[in-house]
Amino acid sequence: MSAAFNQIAERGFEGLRTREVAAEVGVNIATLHYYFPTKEALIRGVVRHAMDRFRSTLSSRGSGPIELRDHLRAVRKLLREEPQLGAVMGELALRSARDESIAAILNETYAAWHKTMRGLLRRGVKEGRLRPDLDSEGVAALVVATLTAMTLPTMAISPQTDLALRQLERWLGLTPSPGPAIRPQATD
Amino acid sequence: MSAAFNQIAERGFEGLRTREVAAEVGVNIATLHYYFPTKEALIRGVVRHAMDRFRSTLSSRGSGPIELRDHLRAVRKLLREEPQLGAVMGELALRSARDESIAAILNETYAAWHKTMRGLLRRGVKEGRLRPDLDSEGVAALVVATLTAMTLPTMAISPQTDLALRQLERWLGLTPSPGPAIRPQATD
Amino acid sequence: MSAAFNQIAERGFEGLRTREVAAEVGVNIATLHYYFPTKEALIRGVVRHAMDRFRSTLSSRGSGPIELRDHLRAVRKLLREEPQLGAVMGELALRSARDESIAAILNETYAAWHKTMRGLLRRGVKEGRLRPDLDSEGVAALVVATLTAMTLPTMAISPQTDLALRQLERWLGLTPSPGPAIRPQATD
Amino acid sequence: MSAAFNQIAERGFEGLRTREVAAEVGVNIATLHYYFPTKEALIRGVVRHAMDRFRSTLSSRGSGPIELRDHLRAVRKLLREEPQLGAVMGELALRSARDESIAAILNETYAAWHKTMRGLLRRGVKEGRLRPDLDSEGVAALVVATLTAMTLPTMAISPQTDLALRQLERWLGLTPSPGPAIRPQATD
DNA sequence: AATGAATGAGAGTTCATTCAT
DNA sequence: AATGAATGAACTCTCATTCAT
Repeated sequence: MSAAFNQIAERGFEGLRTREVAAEVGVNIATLHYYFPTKEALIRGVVRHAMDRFRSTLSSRGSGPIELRDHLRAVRKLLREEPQLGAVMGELALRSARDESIAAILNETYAAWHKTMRGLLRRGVKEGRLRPDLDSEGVAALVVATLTAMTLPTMAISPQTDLALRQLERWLGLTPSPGPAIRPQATD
Repeated sequence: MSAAFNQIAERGFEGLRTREVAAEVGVNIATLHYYFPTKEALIRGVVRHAMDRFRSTLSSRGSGPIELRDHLRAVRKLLREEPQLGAVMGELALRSARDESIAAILNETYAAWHKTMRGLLRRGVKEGRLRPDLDSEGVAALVVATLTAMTLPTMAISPQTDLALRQLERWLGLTPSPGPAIRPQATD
Repeated sequence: MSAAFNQIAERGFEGLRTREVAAEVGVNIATLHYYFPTKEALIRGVVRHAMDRFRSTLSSRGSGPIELRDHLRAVRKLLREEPQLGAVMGELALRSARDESIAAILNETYAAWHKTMRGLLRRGVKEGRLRPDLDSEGVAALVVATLTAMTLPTMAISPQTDLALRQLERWLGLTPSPGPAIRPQATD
Repeated sequence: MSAAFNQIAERGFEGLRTREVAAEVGVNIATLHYYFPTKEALIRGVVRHAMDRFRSTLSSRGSGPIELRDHLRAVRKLLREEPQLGAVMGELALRSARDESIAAILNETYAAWHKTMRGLLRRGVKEGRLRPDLDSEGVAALVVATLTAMTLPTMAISPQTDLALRQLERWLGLTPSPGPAIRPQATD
């Protein structure tokens, strides 16, 4: 499964070859088919694998707005250091248009992400570290969308990606530096 | 080229079959090869086709901040009404990781987009319709990233996508409704 | 026809492409088909072309044994300087196994060659320049066979080919140098 | 390999079709590709096969000049009874002009043949069964050339081929009939 | 649980030939 | 007399899958 994951990350679904996967693991193709009767089954396995890996990063454990900033940075870091995960997420996103089961899983994942995000934002508001009039629903959607874009190879590498994230942080009033968290936004 | 475009939109690069393309146009495969000696050549043609179609939408012709809002909405509308374009853009984004020539074209397109965006923002600031301290560079990056995310099927359909866009408009002070353009942001 | 001849010499029948032939001449394929309705027709043209070129070399015009030696050397020279002719002859020889019309023409050519050869030998014997007991029939066959072998690329280049020819000359008593025509063989 | 050999013998390289080969063996084309990943690989296999078959005939094991005569006849017999071998050798000879690897193998084979021949001749001279002044180098070259010519279909069938061989034997003093081995040559 | 061998369905590509002009 | 465009048939090669062991 992990080998298939790597293959997809490297060559896309388009270039996924069961033989290659088997070879990478060092077993015969027939053996691979013994465990994954069909290529589809293997792919489903990969999807689970990828989702687990992705979600585990999303489950933050800090508290409050600092945690929110950390979350943004953690995702950014993850995608930068492990571009494979982003690549596979991108592949899945595209494939979801043709494969309902993937679409379902992906939507679920995004919904969970959105919810986590919204929770973080609400807590930030409640604890007074974020502007009280912040629409946690809308902001969560924007953040998720921005982070999702980074999944794509073109964006992942682009230097402007960091600018976009920084802007998000600024608007949220998360900029680390001087002054209270909210001020920067006020004069922005 | 247009037929190939549709095929890619529908089935992805993974499912692009020259025979299907030829059939859709109603010609023999050999005829297709007469015009596009190789599948690669056909793909390059599709890329050009897609880019032309995409860029033509990005070149706004209004003026000032209203134009900016229009731009956001135009892109949103385009991607909603013509999901094929988004799908192909997504496919290209993924493929760009493995195909330098596509990566080059895509980067160029994104750079142009970013520049257009930044221009719109600067004009808005200069004409006083946007906050003077707005970092046009960062905001442009954020907007492009957000719109790019909508390219992906999952996002394209999601209802939260609109929330994200609305939030962007709110932060930019573009919300149509009551009050001056800048106010909403202040009380947001 | 000449272009096709060159193509066959260069790439063999296996690599003969009507498009290439047309391209070499600088006309459209359709034009080629206008003159040679089918590839077979073109090939038949090439066969004629090759045979004419080959026979013209075989028709000796000297007299007696000196002429015989000259003939051997002329053929050797021809095949060395124009390997294309040899190559095509070889291709035809092979194809003759599958193409009766080529077989017929080739056999005719070889028969003519054999006859010419035999005539030269007989004259040489009659004029006392060749051993009286020489079997012109057998020797002619041997000479033709030897020369034919040179048609093949491997042989054409090989340095041993010249040794073979020299040996023939020696046995025939044709060695240029001093002494009567017959002696060399005796002391060989 | 043997099936491919037959196909080449029958239809030439020009007519070698992997599907036909597979069909002749009674397996699927994919199975053929399992053993010979590419057509080129199959051809290389055929070359080896043909060479083995050819060389095994050339390695004589008798002794002296009788063996020489036997060798000539053995080759003649082989080519007459198994025209396929000759046909393939001819095809290889032609292809060698375009395929260095084949050229190398073929040259090697011919060199070995020449060497064998020369050895036979020298032994014959040493044992007094061949004229002492015989140029084993040149004669070997001539014999190989003559036998090579027989490889070609046209020659293989021609009745004159036997005349050529007989003439060779006569000049060598190998004619079976009456008198000492050398005499015939003396009065020839 | 594992494998070498085999396979069917199809992929992209090639090529001699034809057709309309 | 000449051509661009079109085509059918065929070719090599690929790949997920299956089978016998």
